[in-house]
Amino acid sequence: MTKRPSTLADVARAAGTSTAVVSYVINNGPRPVAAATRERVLAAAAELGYRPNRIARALRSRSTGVVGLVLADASNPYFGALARYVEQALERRDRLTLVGNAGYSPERQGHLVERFLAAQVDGLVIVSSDTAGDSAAPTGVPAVYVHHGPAGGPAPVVAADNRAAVRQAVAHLREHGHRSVAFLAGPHDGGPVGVRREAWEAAVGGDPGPVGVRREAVAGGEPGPVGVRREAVAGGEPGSVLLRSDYSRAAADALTRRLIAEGALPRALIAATDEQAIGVLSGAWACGVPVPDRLALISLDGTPESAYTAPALTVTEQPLQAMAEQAVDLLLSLDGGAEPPAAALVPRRSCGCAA
Amino acid sequence: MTKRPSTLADVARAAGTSTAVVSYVINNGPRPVAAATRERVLAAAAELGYRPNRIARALRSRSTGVVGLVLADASNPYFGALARYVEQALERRDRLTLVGNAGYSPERQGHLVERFLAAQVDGLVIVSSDTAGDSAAPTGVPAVYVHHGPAGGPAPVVAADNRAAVRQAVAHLREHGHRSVAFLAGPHDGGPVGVRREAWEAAVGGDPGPVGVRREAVAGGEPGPVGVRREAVAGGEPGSVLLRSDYSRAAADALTRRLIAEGALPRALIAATDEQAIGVLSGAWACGVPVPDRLALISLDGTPESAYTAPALTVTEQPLQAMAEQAVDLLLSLDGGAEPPAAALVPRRSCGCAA
DNA sequence: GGGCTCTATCTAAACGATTAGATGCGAGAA
DNA sequence: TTCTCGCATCTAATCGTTTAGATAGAGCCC
Repeated sequence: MTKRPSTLADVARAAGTSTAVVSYVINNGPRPVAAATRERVLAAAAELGYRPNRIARALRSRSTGVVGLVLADASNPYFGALARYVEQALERRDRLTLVGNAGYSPERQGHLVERFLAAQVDGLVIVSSDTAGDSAAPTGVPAVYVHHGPAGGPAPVVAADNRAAVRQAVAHLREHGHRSVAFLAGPHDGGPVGVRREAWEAAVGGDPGPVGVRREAVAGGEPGPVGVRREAVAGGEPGSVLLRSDYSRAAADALTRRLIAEGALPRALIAATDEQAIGVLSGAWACGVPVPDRLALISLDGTPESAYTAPALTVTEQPLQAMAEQAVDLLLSLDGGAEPPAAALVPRRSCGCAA
Repeated sequence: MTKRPSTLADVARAAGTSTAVVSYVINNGPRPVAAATRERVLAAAAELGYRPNRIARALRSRSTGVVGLVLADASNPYFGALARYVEQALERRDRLTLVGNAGYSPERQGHLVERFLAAQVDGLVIVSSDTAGDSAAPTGVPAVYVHHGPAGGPAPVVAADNRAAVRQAVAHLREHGHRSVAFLAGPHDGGPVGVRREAWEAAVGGDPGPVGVRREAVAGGEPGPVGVRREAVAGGEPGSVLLRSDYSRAAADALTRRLIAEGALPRALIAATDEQAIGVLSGAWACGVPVPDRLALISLDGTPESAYTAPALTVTEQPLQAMAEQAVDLLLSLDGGAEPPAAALVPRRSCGCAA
């Protein structure tokens, strides 16, 4: 016999007052309550194990204290870590977090937003993947995009300075003596990875504008035979090739094996994401190609796992926690200061630095 | 001028009916509605962009359609992947997921449960870490534990057959010719890792009961000097030592380096978790110790990332998705069948199998 | 003592949906 | 014609809070 949870009315009855007084006590309400009464109410509440019903409160006060967090995929460590920090920041501000994985699909992202709105969330944090398209900003509640989002819209977008990160990475590889620096981008441009690619082109000497023909090495998620083509970026030094693969480890692993088989592996490479860098490491290891001796590698995410690969990845570390904090501050109109701290280069082994 | 979202009453007014009829239409309600009226209502609802307020619905019907998911830490890939699958399973059953990270702390776990109960969740999925203690099953709503939980309580516990997994791992290393198989456990016994450790002791020949003195190698999270002690398990063959470290990559990495420095590295090792295995790999790589040639390694989680380490980890793969599905089915009283499928051995490179 | 101001408290109307019971009406049965 | 049945619909109570407005006393001043 599980008994019905007790309500404000139960407490009021037990304390011999009205529900209003109980409410005032519970919330340090808008009106004062005599000390003696307050004691009685508190005692009765404790006695009955009273727990305020947030649903009823939300209905009345039009604020649920719940924020919706839309992600591409929490099992991707980059998004997973971001999600964790966002949840932490919200918890600290006494908000609850409703999560949903959109699985890189714009429709599912829209669908999730709809469901969250129906649940009357107070706000939305959207960690949009670049594949999710620039869905129109959701109406009705405040929203913040993290990592990537529609520029110029009403909703702020919180993202680190990707250009600076890339410049640092290129400069670091040059310090190790590499004149050519290849870049492993995503399957298509757009989103933060697109920005990173542009920054790389600029750093490496190519004209970032619409230059002449440029052929690329491509690997899809499928392990089937995919033609590998590459060529120097127009204006760049030979060897500074643009590579592409899906964002999965599998795809980057497959691409790496293929490049090795063809003798086309660059000497220095910047991977747009940790997932891809880990795939490259995996492929190189399997083929017996030593990193960093034969391939110097830098990755641009800097998720926690990048520190424990073999060899440890040199990364430009995205300030994920700072980004999450700022996003939450902006959402709750606490104003999150200016730009989040820039990504910082963390030299480890994979670029050629000593262990 | 953002206009107030429209309500049932608005739709009723527009359609020239009462709110009851609108409700019946929206829910294919408990009573039928004339076809013509239904059309008018639907048209009005579409016109006004009506979206039912789930909060109000929840208040009246005492069911929110929201399930609380309590985790230790979503940024740990094992828990992260589990969380993703749980969310997916709930989404499929048309439920929303409220998440919270307890950060391995029993108090915070209890605190989260309290907050979720206040939010009137319909149920709780608790992915408890073994450090979280056996908190009393929360009252009032159905709950399911995943990975680890209080045995014998009213709440079911969904976990894979860890013993079988360990037996497979030991057997596989024996097939590779290793007579001794060491085990890297967590900082203390209890939880699934405790079960795994016991199963290893049994498989390796030691008495699983309270045997005589057994000294162990220990490494904390701190990189400071920690004494390393080890000895054969009573009754086991020499070399089948029990090692311990925190569940972090850092701790396992540090332990590995220390063992190597002392010349005390085993030839074959089973790591209780992927995180630890990755730390071992990292430490071994840094010291130039080749895996699997000098150290054969099997890990017991089988998270997605285990496939792309260098070398790829041989694992016994926990059926995370099946566990999540079953937990959700149990929670929603759909009955999730019997035990989840056992963990399956996935041979990769780190144990000594060919690539 | 009557008229004030304060303070502490109570009453009751929201919030937006669900749903049992009441109502109205046309068709068929007697 | 009158009664009954069934259908479509309406009315209104309800879920548990919040909070504005009403009320009741106490203390104070003239």
